Amino acid sequence: MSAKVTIKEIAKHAQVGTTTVSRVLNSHPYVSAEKRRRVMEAIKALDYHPSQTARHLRGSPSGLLGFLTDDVATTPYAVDIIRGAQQVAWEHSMVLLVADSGRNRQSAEAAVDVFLEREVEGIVYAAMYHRPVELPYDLERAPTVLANCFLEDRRSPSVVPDEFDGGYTATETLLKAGHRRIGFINLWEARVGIPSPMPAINGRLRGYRQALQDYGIPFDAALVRFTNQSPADNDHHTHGLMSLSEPPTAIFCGNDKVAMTCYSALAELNLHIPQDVAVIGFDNIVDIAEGLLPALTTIQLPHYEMGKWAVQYLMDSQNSDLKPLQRRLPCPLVPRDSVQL
Amino acid sequence: MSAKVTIKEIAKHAQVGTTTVSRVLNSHPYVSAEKRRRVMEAIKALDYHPSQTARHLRGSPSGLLGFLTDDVATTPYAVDIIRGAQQVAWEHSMVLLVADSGRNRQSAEAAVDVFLEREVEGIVYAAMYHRPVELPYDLERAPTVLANCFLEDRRSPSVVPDEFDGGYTATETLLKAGHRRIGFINLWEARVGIPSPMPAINGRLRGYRQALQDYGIPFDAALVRFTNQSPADNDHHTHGLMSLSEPPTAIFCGNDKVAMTCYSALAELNLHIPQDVAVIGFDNIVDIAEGLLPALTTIQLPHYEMGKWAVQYLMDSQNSDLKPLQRRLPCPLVPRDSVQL
DNA sequence: TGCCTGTATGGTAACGATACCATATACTCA
DNA sequence: TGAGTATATGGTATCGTTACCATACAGGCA
Repeated sequence: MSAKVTIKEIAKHAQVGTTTVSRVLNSHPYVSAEKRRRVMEAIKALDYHPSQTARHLRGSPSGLLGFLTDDVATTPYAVDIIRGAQQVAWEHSMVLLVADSGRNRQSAEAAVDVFLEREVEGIVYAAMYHRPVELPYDLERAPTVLANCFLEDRRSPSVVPDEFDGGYTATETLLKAGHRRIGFINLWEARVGIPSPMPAINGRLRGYRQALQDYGIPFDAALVRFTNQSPADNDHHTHGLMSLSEPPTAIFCGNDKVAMTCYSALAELNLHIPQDVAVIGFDNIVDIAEGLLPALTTIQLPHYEMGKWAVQYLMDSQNSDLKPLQRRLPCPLVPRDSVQL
Repeated sequence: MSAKVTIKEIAKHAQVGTTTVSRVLNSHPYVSAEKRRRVMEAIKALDYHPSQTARHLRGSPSGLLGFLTDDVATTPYAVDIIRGAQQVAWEHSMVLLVADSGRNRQSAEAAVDVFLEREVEGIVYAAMYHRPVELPYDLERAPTVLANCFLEDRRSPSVVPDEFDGGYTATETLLKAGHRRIGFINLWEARVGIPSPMPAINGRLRGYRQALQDYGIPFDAALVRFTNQSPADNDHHTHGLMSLSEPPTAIFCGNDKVAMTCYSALAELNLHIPQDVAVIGFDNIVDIAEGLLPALTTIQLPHYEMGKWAVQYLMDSQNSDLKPLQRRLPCPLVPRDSVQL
């Protein structure tokens, strides 16, 4: 409410020139201790706050980063990307300007216009689930990093989950626990309009196969199933796996929701987790994983880390001119009680 | 990358004065059609974008809103508050500046300082779960609206879920379905450092009691239980309810996680949902609610709407001087298959 | 004809902070 | 002693935009 206080008033109050005030504010040399004291005092007394706007107009960097999302929330934790981004931005004294592209190219471009009008120093474009995207704006417009998504032509830097690593880790965890027949209920993306194969589906499958190979276990196609993610289908595939002539002793579920259905299907069959069958999930939806009994061992998507990485890259590339980098971040294991070690 | 284009260059290119360019930009009268055309053309040709910074310095409002969160994520969907806020802000051509207060009063104040340095026109302070808070900064500093939280002394406007309404709706849904003995596994907040009773717990209980009363059903304390939210405790209370001499035919669970455990406990007892026992949850954690079989009927917390309301209020109060308003938003029913109508 | 009003146009002073330049004093050293 | 340097200080142009003021011309009307 109070009318804004400017350096002029500080100068008057402290009986110095505006230049001296500015020097104190920016801790430049050549200010006597006495005047510095008077200025500090005036700043306190008048509750002065420097105007970023004026600073920026004069030529300082804006201290702003644009964060654009495509808003399609599948995994609730995908928003951790923004938390990670905010965290690193904060450490670099930058602030995040957020906007939703809202699925519509036009409003996405409008959002970028808004960012540009405020001269953001970079833009993070984040997808809510891992997929290839087309950028809704011209890359030349501002330094851009993609998080949880990528351009088919890899023209710009991006950071995504290492789905292969996740699939490998999940499988290896079961292998290390002694399992030799491991079922895999992978996801099957029925969504329309999604271009080409989902990285999650292929990557995890490749990880699964590689882990088996590394442990000298032959791949058995009968153990791999694809669910459309409906509870009915999840249930169907669990029963399918367990009624094989040689049923698995462990099941790797494409996500925690699948694991949830898997739990009840196994309960129906009177099989106990983890004694009779071990189960491992994916996504670490805490509400699910900790709510299940026994608590679900699962794999975590590095949302927070991707947000951090994206902003960090933006900061680093301001100085040096790095070439567009594609980064895969590991998906760590979150051990709980559904796999017996 | 391109050096920034200013109105001066537009003026030169269009062979007019800067004033005329400004007039075109702000659609002021008194510009000939011919010059207007030339200016428009120059803007296109040089890809000119006006500088918000300069505009703001000159006196226009900043077009910025601060969004401050306390970061304690309990319900993953609480972030919908930010989506709602962003939505309304966008409609008013404003942009959101986001920061995490990070649980620490000092960094929260620093965040507010950052907001103020950029002259935000208002601040939304959002909590990740419904609770009383103490504001980490002086309210005088900027118009503030609290979302999903409130000050004990109601000194500032706030918007929260109507927990009473949610409890009432849940109970009434079961009553309408013909149930007369309704168990309630309410939450019990074990968190340390939380001041006084959680609004969710009391409000929902009051709603439960009111609904019973409105339907002429006497309150039976044996039907109400409190869980510390661990799966074991959830399980314990479900069994407790079902082993009453006169067990309930429906259970109202304090949240979807409780409902999840409830499902398995009922399955163990060989009871079917919704035929033998109806179940209703709270929170609408979609991954859980749609993952359960049958899909869980539950109550939705109005996160998105609270975000919208908060920003809308900020916009409205800029003109008229409303007095601090405490707003409760209803918690709507999300009907699925766990209650038979 | 002379005056008023409506239209059209551009020059220039702000907005708040900073960088550059000019100036001033106090030392140091040859 | 005089020149040179380090320290201290303030005036002012500047960033990009808009508001205000001044100016100019056309037409309408008494």
